[in-house]
Amino acid sequence: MSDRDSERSVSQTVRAQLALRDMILSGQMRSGERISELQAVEITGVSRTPVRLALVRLEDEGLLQAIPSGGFMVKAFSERDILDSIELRGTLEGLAARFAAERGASARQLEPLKECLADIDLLVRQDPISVEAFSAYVTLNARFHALLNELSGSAPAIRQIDRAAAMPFASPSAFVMAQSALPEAHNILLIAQEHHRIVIDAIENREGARAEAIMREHARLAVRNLRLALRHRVHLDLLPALALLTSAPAD
Amino acid sequence: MSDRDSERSVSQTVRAQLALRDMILSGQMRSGERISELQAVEITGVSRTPVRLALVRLEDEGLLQAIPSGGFMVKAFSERDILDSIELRGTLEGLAARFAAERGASARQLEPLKECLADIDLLVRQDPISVEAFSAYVTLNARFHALLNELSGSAPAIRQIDRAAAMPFASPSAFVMAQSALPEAHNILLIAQEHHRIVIDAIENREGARAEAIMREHARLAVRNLRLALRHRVHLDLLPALALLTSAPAD
DNA sequence: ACGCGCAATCCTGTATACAGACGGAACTCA
DNA sequence: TGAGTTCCGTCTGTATACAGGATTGCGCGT
Repeated sequence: MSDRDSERSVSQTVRAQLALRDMILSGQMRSGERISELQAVEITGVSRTPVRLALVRLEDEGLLQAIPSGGFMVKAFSERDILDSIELRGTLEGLAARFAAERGASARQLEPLKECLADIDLLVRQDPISVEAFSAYVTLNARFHALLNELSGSAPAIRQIDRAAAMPFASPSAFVMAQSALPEAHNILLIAQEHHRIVIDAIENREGARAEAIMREHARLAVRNLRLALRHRVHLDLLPALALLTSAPAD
Repeated sequence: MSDRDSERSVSQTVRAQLALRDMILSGQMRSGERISELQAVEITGVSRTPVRLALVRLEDEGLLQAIPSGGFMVKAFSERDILDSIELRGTLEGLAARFAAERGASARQLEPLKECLADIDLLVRQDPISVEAFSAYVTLNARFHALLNELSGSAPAIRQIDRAAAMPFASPSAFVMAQSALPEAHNILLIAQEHHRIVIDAIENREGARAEAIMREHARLAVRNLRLALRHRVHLDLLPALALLTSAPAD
């Protein structure tokens, strides 16, 4: 076994899982393609046992599909599947926000969320938003959503949200980098940030229905982004996972 | 597939998974208890490899929790966790019902659902409902919910619903057998059936919001049932999975 | 008597060997 | 020439062997 320390700290199973997931999401495997264990062994450099574990986990994650006769294949997604996954995430995040609002959040609990909001404000106020700013936005946006979900105080809800966000393109930040090449980019980020502001306000005032509704609408920004990205398919290299789509999407 | 054939035809992994799940849900393992692989090997009679696969699947299912230092333990659930899981299922089933309503369901698609509804009607019209009728209700109710979810036409939604329903007590029929010993049993079944009727009506008329709202409320019947079951804890043998609750719930 | 350390034992994670099954290709017969 | 059958190769599912590490219990020292 190699002595590279950084790779040594995590288990072989996790390493294989990460490698295979990257490979799938970066579009290096065609959807529907059978993924043989020996092939995965060659790719990841670990033995069959952890590879098999990783494959099982990726199946549960939703990226692979079990073949009845045995083994796994890369799952194919229709455009409908992706839109539904986004709606699912929005619905679940809406539930989490409603939980947070109904159960009440103390000022101390809201503080990190407000800090995060302010940090994002600094980014979106730039007029031509730099590529680095987009990249920073991805990080802060993920942090904002994570904090918000935690505010629900519901481990089962967080679990289901993470699960939903693991689907291709269903994550809150899935399209941000693709946006960076679109003229509408700035507006979309401004609107998204307005949603962030509203959900905090709603939670603060214990307006459960409002918090839920705005998070649903917030997720639907991703639908708009997906449509935009499909229309300007020149930016396909920014969304390599588009290769997982079954049919060529209509314009 | 029949159960007896499956014991021979189904893989060792699935067999181990079923055996362990039964063991956990029947309360034969205390929550928090470490579940050793060798122990699981003795229980299931299969080798360590399929046992490990089964443990990983059960972790993804939410019944087990990975221990940082390695291995798995039986997950502990708070009463809040269970209530949240029920709300999650209701929210997701509501989404599925809304999808069905918004996207439209043909008369042919609705037919099996209406048949199922009629079959349940025959059961709940009996005045003292027999224990066999309760048992039949469980089957038909599961069928009704499965048909309803399929009507959404959304594989991702069905996936998430199944996941949510796998949590202890979150399944649509989790409390039915416990109800059979309660005086309120008949009323609850009548109300549940009324919900079933309404959701079909809403879908037929493409009333998405109504379909969603009624399914959310429908799930909340389970909350009421849980509270009732906890109050009359004499029927604890009908709900063996109560052993998975962390603290003794307050009356 | 109590705390710390060491050692032994068990356990997990990983690798590999083996058997059964599925699929594909080639050959034979009509 | 086409279809069916048989054989071979490959792959999955399962079992087991091995090594590193964690935990527990005991003994020793303070």
